[in-house]
Amino acid sequence: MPSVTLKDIARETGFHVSTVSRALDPRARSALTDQVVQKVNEAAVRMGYRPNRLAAGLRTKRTKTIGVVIPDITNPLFPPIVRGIEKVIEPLGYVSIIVNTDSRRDREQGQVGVLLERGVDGIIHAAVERDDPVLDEIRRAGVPLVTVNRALEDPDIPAIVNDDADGIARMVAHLVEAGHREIAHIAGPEQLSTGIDRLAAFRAAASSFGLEVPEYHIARATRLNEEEGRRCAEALLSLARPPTAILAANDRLALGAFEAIREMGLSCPEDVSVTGFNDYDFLRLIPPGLTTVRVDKQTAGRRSAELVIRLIEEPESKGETRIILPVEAVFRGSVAAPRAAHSEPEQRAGVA
Amino acid sequence: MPSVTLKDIARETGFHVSTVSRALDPRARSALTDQVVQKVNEAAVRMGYRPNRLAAGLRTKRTKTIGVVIPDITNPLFPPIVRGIEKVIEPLGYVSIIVNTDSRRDREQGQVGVLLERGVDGIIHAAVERDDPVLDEIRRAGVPLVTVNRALEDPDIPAIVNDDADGIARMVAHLVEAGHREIAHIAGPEQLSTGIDRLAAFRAAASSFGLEVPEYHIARATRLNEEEGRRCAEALLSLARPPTAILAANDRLALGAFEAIREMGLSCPEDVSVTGFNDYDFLRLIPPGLTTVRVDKQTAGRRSAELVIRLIEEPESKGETRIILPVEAVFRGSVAAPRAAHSEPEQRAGVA
DNA sequence: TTGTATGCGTTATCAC
DNA sequence: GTGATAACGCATACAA
Repeated sequence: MPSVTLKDIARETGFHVSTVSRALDPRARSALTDQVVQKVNEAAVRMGYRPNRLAAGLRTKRTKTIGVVIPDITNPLFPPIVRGIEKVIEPLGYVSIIVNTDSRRDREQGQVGVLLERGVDGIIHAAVERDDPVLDEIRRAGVPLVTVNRALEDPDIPAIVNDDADGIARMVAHLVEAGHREIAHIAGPEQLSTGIDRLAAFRAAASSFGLEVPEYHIARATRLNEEEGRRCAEALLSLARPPTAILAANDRLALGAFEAIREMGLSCPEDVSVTGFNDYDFLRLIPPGLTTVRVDKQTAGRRSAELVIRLIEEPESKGETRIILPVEAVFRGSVAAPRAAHSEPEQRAGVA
Repeated sequence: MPSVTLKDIARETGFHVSTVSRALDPRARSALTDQVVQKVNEAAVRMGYRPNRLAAGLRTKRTKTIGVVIPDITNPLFPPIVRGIEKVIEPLGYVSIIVNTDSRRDREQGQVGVLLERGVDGIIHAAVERDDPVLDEIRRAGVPLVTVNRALEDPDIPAIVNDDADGIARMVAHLVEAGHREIAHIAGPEQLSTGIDRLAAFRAAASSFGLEVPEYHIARATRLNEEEGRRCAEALLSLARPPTAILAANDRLALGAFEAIREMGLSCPEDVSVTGFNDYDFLRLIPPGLTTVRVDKQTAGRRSAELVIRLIEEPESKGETRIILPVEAVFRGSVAAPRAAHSEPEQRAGVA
């Protein structure tokens, strides 16, 4: 805790605390004699003055702190988002307090409470579920909220999301061009906006290519991790009519699919093509190279920070609060032409 | 910011603010009638009271906040450390404020200042250089400091480090067992404790096996990144007497060495063996599989948090403040027997 | 242009 | 046991 206070500088310079306060405040400084400002600043530097942000915050109700809610910082999706946030807020004098929810609703409530107790000026939430109850609490506290990566169902809540529909459409198109007609989808949890949005996009894209996707070619992951990807891929590939390609709702599910394929004695892309979503930084190093949708994580973080700070500092300003970031398709080795010509509609009958 | 205050509860219940404060404080509660405590708590819950930590901190000089200084959260070494810290502090009611220095000293000063302004109770520093000037500032502020992963030269500063010597010794032993006698080292920057410690360990281990390491088999990286690893490996492999194995001071340098080897038309481990240090989580997925030293990142984070909290809450307590964590060797595909039998001392003469 | 006074919400030290 | 009061460090409305 800084120990030299305005009072100390006041005593030292002979001016009054309020004068000192003003001399140190760039916005109030203009009302003072240059001489005073100079003297005070000189003393402040000499004495090693450092403002006590707690005291200032208590007075102004502004802490220059942004709360950031994420599921787990060790998930490689989040560090770049956090970094993007930092890059924007740090030059503006803000800091962030990051809390991890482990994707558990019960923890989430508490963690948001922690942020509120500390008087954060705004919250960036990268872990919301579609109908997250935590929303009420944040709203009641009157703290600006921006979600990133995922969105709430309520369209009034500002959100920075990726163009899920476009990304999925590109993956479907790429698989179709490679010759696939039997494409399965490992969908994310339906509590997540990305889960249902990507599933819907998959259905739409498939149908636009005249593909009929049987219900049993949709596997539903309960969590976005490798294990669920493995489980779902194994189930899909064990079907009487297995898909020739698996379009996963995210990279971790796709990585899990890689494992399942290997474990079943098959290989990717020879036997099964796989695509993902997100493009973690290190993916290019992992064979056969996952074809996926690159989302710009740093930018997502940056935009969310810019938005929340705008909401904090200019609450009246009107501007876009629902931003869809463009995505990019990244083609690597995990997609190839299907092995056999499964393309003719041989056995359309149900084989659950 | 929580809007219902002690004053509100006081008005509601008819008790005095100070009484309400006591009723809500587990430690002061004992001096009150059960009835009062009950009534106050009931009202607090009903009204949705949330303590204002700023005000409390202003009064008590304790913010229950830990500052964490890291170079860059997108470096995969740090998320697990941060997570380990969180796991310890969160149940104790602390939060962390994380700042990124980008390994730049000028930024570091400012970032530590930010932490101090916010009255952090302690600082965990994962980015120190050996003679970091920031130390003085932190010491002057009287804030407990613990370094993790790296150490300061001053032995009085508490630190959680890994057993660098043991890790390096194991890598050397493994390479020697595989038949290597010409082992080069890519050393980390000498401003970092890990840079010089691992280099010293390398020299010691090599000499214990009777290997003579010519000075030109020590490459010095100026930063711990892939690019420097590539540059150093390329230089080593371009020597008239190239090494058959490269022992890198960390995984990123090793990954860079992989690149250099590939670019030079060589392959690992057939032409050159490579080892690293740290063991990033995703390494096992990258061929040929880096043989490396696994450090327990979460534990390092945890121990550093436990230590800093002990220093905060029991400043008098005596206990170990310099902790060396055990490491584990992880053997993967990047080490094999040297191709030719370079082992005879053919041309010892200098070839710089 | 500068000084005075007050309050932010909490805790701690007094009295009673 | 409970109430009154001051103080933490700062910012600001108001006075001069």
